[in-house]
Amino acid sequence: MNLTPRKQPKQGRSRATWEAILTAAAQVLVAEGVDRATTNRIAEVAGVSIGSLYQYFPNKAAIMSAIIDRHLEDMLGMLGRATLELADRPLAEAVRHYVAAVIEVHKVHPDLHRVLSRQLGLLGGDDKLSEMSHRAHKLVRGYLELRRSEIRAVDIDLAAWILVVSVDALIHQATIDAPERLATPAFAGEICALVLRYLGVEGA
Amino acid sequence: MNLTPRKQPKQGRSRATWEAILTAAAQVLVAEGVDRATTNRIAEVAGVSIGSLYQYFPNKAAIMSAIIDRHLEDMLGMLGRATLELADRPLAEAVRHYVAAVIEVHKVHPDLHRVLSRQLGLLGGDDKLSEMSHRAHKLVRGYLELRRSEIRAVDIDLAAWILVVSVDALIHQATIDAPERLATPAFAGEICALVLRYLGVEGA
DNA sequence: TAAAAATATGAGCCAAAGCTCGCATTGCCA
DNA sequence: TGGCAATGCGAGCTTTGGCTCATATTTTTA
Repeated sequence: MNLTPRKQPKQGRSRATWEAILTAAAQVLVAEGVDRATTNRIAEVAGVSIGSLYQYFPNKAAIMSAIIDRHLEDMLGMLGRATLELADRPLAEAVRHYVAAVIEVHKVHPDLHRVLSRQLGLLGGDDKLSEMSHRAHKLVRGYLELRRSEIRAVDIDLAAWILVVSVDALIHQATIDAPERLATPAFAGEICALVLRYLGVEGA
Repeated sequence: MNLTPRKQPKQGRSRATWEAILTAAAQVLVAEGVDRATTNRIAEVAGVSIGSLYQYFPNKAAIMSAIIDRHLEDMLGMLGRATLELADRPLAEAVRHYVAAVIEVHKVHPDLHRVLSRQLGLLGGDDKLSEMSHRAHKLVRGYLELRRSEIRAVDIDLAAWILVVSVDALIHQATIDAPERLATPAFAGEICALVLRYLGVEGA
């Protein structure tokens, strides 16, 4: 199925329409649930006719795909920026920064994130998510290899995988069923402890 | 919406029909995906008429609910049995057993598990899953409290939550995108290391 | 300013899927 | 063996929601 947008907006007005559709789609998804997120409802909330909607997106899946893309790109962009200069920093500090970055990333649109993560399969975002976690895995593995001498001897690839999955799962899960925890320093602290102790870093 | 089965089977034959429907539903879900899992298709695969299907389930959601219930009960039952006598064992051994149990649990119907976990929202199994993880949390917290003297000083409730979420996420994720890892002793070993080192247990 | 291009509209088409209902068949019991 | 209850059947009703298309409006261009 074709998921690419149907036309590139040439005038400002159509660009606005395009934005309105995506915004409305995300809003309906969050506020009314996947079931209510029909193309007609999205068009209505966007203040746009159903015909216009289909001038920009070839089908409903393309809308969902665009939302997922944008959301994941947002997250990955933030994470990438936050971890750019990590290589130079000492381990404990790098871990703190990484954990903080993942927490920040989950604070952007937590409600949209919750809906999307529960419905990724339905909305066809599985492969995108797995590609994203793959990128994170490579990032962390690269870093651990640089610091190999400072951590206990382990299978670096496996260790990186374990850390990426754990950290993301903990923060993701907290976002979903205990958002108030996200803000507490104890929470971030314990995740750092989990990581540093696993790696065998002293004084964690 | 009513999700309870419509009638209790009185004769052996109807019991078989009921089983056939649930089995077929799980099979279609796994082999053909959620989209193809229509009530008509399920009835067809079950070798049963659509009319019969609706004699046992008031609606499609009830079928999905029954599958989720059965699957989660299976998992929770296994986990419960496997962790019954954990309290007496030393920490390192208890952790090994717990991790092994969670791995075993994920080996039962990994394919069904994958589909269900990706579609829980759609199929209405969110609350059931969260109740299950809540039970696991209580289980682990109770155990940690018994062993409080042997672990480093931490917020026991938070620690239990972190461990339950991490261990489950790691094994769950491995089930989904690296099933071959599940069998390796190194995998289980590293998860145990993660847990024991976090708790500050010596010699892990 | 007039034609052409871009954009917007929304009634309604159509396929898909959940589900019903009247009838057929099978099994149980006196 | 006759009759009643339980179970099984499947054509098709109904709703829903994705999507089209003929037409209208706005903007650009020459």
